[in-house]
Amino acid sequence: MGCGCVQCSIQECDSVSGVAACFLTLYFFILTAMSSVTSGGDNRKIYRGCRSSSLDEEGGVGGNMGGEVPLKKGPWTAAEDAILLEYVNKHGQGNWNAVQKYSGLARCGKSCRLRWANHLRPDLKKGAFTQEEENRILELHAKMGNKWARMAAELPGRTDNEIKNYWNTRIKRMQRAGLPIYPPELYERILNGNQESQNICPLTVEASQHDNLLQTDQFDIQDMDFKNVKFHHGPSQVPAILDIPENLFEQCSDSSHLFPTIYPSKRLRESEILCNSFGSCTANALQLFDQYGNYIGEKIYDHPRFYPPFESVHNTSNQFHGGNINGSHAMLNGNVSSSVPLFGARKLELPSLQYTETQHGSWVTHGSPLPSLESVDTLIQSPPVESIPSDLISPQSSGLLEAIVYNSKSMKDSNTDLFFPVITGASNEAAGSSTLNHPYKTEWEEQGESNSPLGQSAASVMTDYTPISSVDGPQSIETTQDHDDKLEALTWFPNSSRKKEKWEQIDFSQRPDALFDLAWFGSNIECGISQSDLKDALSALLGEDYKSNFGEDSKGKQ
DNA sequence: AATATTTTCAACCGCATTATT
DNA sequence: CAATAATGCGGTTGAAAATAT
Repeated sequence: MGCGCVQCSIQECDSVSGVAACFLTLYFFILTAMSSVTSGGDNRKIYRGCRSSSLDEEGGVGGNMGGEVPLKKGPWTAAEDAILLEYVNKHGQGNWNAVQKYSGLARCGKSCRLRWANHLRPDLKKGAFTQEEENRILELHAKMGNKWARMAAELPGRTDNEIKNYWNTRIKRMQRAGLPIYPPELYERILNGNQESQNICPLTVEASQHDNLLQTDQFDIQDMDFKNVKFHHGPSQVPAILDIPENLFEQCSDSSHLFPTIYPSKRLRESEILCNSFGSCTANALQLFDQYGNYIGEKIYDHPRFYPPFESVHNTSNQFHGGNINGSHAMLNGNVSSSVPLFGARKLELPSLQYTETQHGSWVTHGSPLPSLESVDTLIQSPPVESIPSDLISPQSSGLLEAIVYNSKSMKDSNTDLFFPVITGASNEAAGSSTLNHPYKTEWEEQGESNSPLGQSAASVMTDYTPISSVDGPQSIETTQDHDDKLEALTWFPNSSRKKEKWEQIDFSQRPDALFDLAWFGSNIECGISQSDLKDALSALLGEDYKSNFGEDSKGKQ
C-alpha cells in the first residue's frame, strides 16, 4: 500500500490522539470490508466523481490496483465521521484531499469537505429552522435568488445545502397549496426596498453588500432600457416568479437580455439553455416546449432569469421592428444573432422576487393557486377528456392555442406564410363574437398597452384552470363572472386594432421563442387540443426547421 | 398490514473559480 | 503562462422515512 493506507496512517501517528485515530481508521477499514462483503460490494459506492491523486496514480477510477482502497460513496458512517473529525482536530480544516492520505479515510476530498461543512462542523445548528430563520431565508432569497452559499453566510450555523433543501421543499409545498412563495408583506418590503434602493430589513453589512451585488455584479446587466418593457402577469405564482424587478429594467437600454447570451466561459445553466434554445434552434425550442411541464413545474420557479417571451412585443418604445428584436439574440434563420454584444461575459442573475408595480396588488390580493405541478403535466401531456375534433374547434371558445391549431390547419392547407395575422384575424373575430365581457380589457388600454394581454392570458391559464382530472365536459363551462373573466383571458384578442397590429408584428418564424408562450396556453384544458395538434400547429408555423429537427424525432418517438 | 406514493435530505455531480506548481 | 490541483457552488439524485391508500 502507498500513502493513505492504514499502515502509513499508523506510521504517522505520533500522539495519543493520533494512535486513537489510527485505531479508528483500522476499525473503519474492518467495517468497510465487512460492509462490502455483506452488501455484495456495491460498485455504485465507488466514488467516480472526485479526482483522487492516489487513485489517479494507481490507474484511475475504481481501480483497486496494488490494493489501493477505492473511494467510497454514499452515506457516511459514524466511524468515518470520527476519522474525519480526528483529522480536522489534528490538521485543521482545508487540504481535504490530504484526509485520505493522512487518515486512510476512503473518501475524496470533496466528500470530506462536504461532510465537514454540512454535518461535522461544531458550529452547526441542528434541527429545523426557526421561524426567524425561515423569514430570513425568504428575505435573502428574495434578494439573492438561489445563492445558497451567500444565504448560508447570513445564517450562522446553517449550511447552503440545508437552505437549498428547505427552499426547494417550500417551493413545492407552496405551489401545491396554491400559496404565494413569498409572503405579501415581504413582497411589499422588497419592492419598496428595490425602488428606493434601500435595504428592506435590518440586514447585516454583508447583506447590504449583497444589495450592492444585486445592483451590480450579481445582476450584471449592461445599460439597458426596460422602462418601456413591462412584464405583466396575472396573480399566479409562476409568472410572478418569472418577473423581474422594474427597477432592474430601468437600468437597461435594450431588451436583448430577454434572450440571454451564452457565456462561453460559463456553463450553461438551465435557464440559459432554455432561453438560448429558443433563440438558437427552433427544434430545441420545440423540445423544450415539449418538456414544458417539467420546466414549469420544477425549473422555472427557481430560475429568476427565465422570462416569458412575447411581452416585449407590447413595448411601446418600438424596439421591435417587424416582429424582430433589435440588437437582440433574435432568431435569425435558425441561428442566434450574436452580432450585437449584449452582456459580454456578464452573468444575468436576478433575485427571485420579481414583480412589477402593476401586479403589486394582485400578488397580495390574489391567492389564485397555480395548478399543481402534476396538473400542469397532466394538462400538457394528456389528451383532452372529451376531445372535440380539432377541425371543429372554434377559436371563439377558448383562446390562443386553440386559435393557433385551428389556423395552423388552415395554413397547412393553404400554405399561408408563417406570420400570425391569420390567427389574429380568427381570434379577433372570435373575440368580437364572444359574449364574454371583461374588466381587464379597458385596463389594458388605459395602461397604454403596458399590461400585456398575453401575459394576463397566460397567467390566467396557469392560474385558474383546473386540472383535467377534475374537469370534464360541461363542467368546464363556467357561468360566473369570475370564470367569465378567466375565459376572457383566453379570448383576449382585443377589439383594439392597435393591439392587433402589435400582435401581427410577431413573426413566429423569427421568434420561435415566442412560441414558448403558447405553452402557457397548453395548460388550458378547455382547448381540447392534443399534443399532436399542437405539433401540427408548430409545424405549420415553423416550417422546414420544425420538420427537419423536431419532426424526425417526433416520428421516431411515435 | 401491505403496498403505493410522496417527502425529505444527505450526498453526488459537473462546472467554475482560485491557488499552486 | 500553462497545467494541474484544490476548493466552492448550485443543481440533481436516490435512498430512507413518512404518509396515504
